[in-house]
Amino acid sequence: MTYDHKAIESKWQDRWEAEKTFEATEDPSRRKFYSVAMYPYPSGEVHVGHIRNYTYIDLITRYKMMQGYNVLAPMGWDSFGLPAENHAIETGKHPKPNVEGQIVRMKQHFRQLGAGFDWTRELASHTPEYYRWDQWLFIELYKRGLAYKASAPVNWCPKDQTVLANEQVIDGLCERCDTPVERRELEQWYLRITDYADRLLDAIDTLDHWPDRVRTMQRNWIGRSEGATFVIEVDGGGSFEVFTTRPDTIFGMTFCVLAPEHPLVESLVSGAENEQEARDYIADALRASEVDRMAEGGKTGVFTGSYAVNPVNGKRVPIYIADYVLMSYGTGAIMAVPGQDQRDWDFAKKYGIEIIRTVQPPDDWEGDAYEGDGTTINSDFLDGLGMEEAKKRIIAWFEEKGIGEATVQWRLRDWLISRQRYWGSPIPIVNCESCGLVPVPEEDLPVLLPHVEDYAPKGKAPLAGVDEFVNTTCPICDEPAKRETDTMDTFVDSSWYFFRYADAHNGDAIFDPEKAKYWMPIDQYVGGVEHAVLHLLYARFITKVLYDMGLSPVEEPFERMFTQGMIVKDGAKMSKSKGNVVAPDHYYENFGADAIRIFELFVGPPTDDAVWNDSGVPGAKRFLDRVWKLGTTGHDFVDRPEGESDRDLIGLTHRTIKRVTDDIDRYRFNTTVPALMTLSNELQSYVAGGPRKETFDAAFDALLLMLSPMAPHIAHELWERRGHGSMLASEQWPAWDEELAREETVTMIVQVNGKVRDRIEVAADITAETAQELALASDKIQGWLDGSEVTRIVTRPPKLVNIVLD
RNA sequence: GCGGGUGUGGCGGAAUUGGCAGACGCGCUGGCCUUAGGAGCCAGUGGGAGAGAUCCCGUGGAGGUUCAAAUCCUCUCGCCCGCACCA
Repeated sequence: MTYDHKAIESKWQDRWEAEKTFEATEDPSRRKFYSVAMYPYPSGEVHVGHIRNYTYIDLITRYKMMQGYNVLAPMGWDSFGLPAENHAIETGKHPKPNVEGQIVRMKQHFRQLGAGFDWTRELASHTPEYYRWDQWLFIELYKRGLAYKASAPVNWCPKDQTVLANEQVIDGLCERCDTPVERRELEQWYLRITDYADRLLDAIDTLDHWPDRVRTMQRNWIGRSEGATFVIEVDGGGSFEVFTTRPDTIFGMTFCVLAPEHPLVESLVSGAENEQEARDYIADALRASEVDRMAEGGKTGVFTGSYAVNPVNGKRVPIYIADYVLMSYGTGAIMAVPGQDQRDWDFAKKYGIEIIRTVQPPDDWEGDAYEGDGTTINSDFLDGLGMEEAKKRIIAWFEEKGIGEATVQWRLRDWLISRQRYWGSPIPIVNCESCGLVPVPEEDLPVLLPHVEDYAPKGKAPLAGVDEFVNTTCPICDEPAKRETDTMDTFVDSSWYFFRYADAHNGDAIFDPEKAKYWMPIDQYVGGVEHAVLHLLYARFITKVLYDMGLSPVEEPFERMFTQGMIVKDGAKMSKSKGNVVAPDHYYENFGADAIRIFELFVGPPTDDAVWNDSGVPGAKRFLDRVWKLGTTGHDFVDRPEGESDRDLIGLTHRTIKRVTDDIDRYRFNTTVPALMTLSNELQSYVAGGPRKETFDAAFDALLLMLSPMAPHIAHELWERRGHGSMLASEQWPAWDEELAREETVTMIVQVNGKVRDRIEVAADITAETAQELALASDKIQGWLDGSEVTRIVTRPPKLVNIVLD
């Protein structure tokens, strides 16, 4: 027996639409709940792996609605950017109609899944109504000094023909196409996220409802290190600054190293004995990508011919140029202390440089450099101090001499947002020969992205070839001027879209702060862990900026963050290139959305990756078929007083409500389904043995209420067929009664020396004395005691009695 | 190297947080039923011994704490993820 899932599912999808079940309005008299799934790229087709997080967000949405919250669950489209553009290039269709076609298809798919979203707030980042506010935000950032243009070495992807942010380079490869990234010196636009480094780092401690993994990743990414910066003089003139986290080891400095890009290098090398050798080394280093530099294996460098003077003792030490020192971190120059730093040790060994230990290693130390804490030695006035004390002392000395101070360094770099690609929001800046960089006035926004037929990447911005776009007049002096032709990183669009949902159609402002005040922060955010340091960091940054502008009511946008695992097949993430994609069509056709949803919930812990199993959805359908049968076939009800079987079923029902409620609250969605299966199985045996109508109704209605956020179509249909007047979605989530949930009898286990030897059915409120008496009275237990002396009896009524023999 | 996670039947995974290991489902085995289906029903399904009641072993490995350990502690091995010549 199987129910007609197709008819039922489309019926209820129509009903939810017609009755605006998921449309939300601000209502200060009600508690709000704002639940958001990361808005998707509308490119490529939906597969069973994508369905998982929409099943989760929909479960949460429906559950919270039943708990009486005013729930907002909007949906939109991350429709600008490389994925959409590359997809367009592949298919030979212009990105705009391409993206818009995909949006229609995906929206249809969300309907088919039964996902409850408020479509009145739908937004898409490629529309001028949306990206106008991207541009507005950019100009606000520019006015506050948080957006700037600078020339610097950048990551260049030769395949995608554009620059990339640091966050988009994975192991030296482009995160989108796995092409090794090259280094180029280019003038680019940056957002000054480093100004917010300390606030972004400190607030991580307050994100109690985020996964530890994501918090750790963000902490590492921001990467704060405390140390000191001080000046080192070059013997013969000149000086440079170094940053170190171990100023306490300064007496062990036996050489210094400058990055090949360091500004002092030119003057040191010029006229040096080995000038040609040095110049060759520098040229090689500059050409190599950072990956190549690391791949070298073993450190390389070249002597400059110059010496630095150690400020603490006047000792002359050689200055090297080596590519293991990066210009982009610290000051691009280091004091090298081989005794306490393994990298410096390796270098010193290779070039025959002296090694002085300034920290006493442990007696059993057999390694090279000793990087741990210990007593300071060979260090004059620092001798005998521990590491922390020595650091304080030497920093005080720097300050006294006026050559240095305590400083903090960050790993985080500014966010490079310009892209030499077509499909993005144009950067709203005009270059005027006399006025310089001029923001486009607010009333002239948006700067429309022109329709371009040939948008294939060529290494420079496609918009640069569109004369009528480029040529404009300066908003200040009205003279001819040229527009910026780069577009913005799509991560700019996605760093504030969740504010726009609160006021999606506002034509006069980015959003009304009053509306944001009602909905923000997002109570539940759901998305993939791949955004742990990209989107989630950028969104936190922009939220803090909006907060400082007085627009956001909160400093942190995401109260609870949930990262769902992927669906894998054949040991790999589903992807077209791997050829392991499972399309859901067959499952919708034969088993229905509810069965797919039940399986996706059941498949495993939500945060873990899960393996796709072709038999899983049919298995889930079998469960739903049994529920259907229970709800639609006539039972031989008996008119009789309540008995033991009734009390058992009622007890199980209340325990199930408690369990499922608790599991959902703790995101243990995978264990909610078995709890309902167990209740359904019990109901099945109950109706076979002379059921009472009242008991059945109470248990079955509770089952439907709990099933409704998971398998909403079948639950709604059965609810209606059972004659309830209201729509299930507007019912209250069931409550449990502690009294009824309590079991009357429990199986007490009796152990002898910790091994289970008997099980006795006892009253739940049994006393310790009775439990012991019953245990000792058992024939089985007596057999095990066999005259041995009982040394101790541990009693935990009503669960267990453990009899300990000598 | 640093940081985070994880290891339980043929498979996905449960275990109320120290108290019956393997819930629930998939798969498999046997049986029943049938207008033969991707159906339904019944029984079984960690390994070993036994006709059986039952017994022994068992949560990557080795120790430990405890009346009692998948769970806590120490060491160790494997796998996954993040960061990484970051001074």
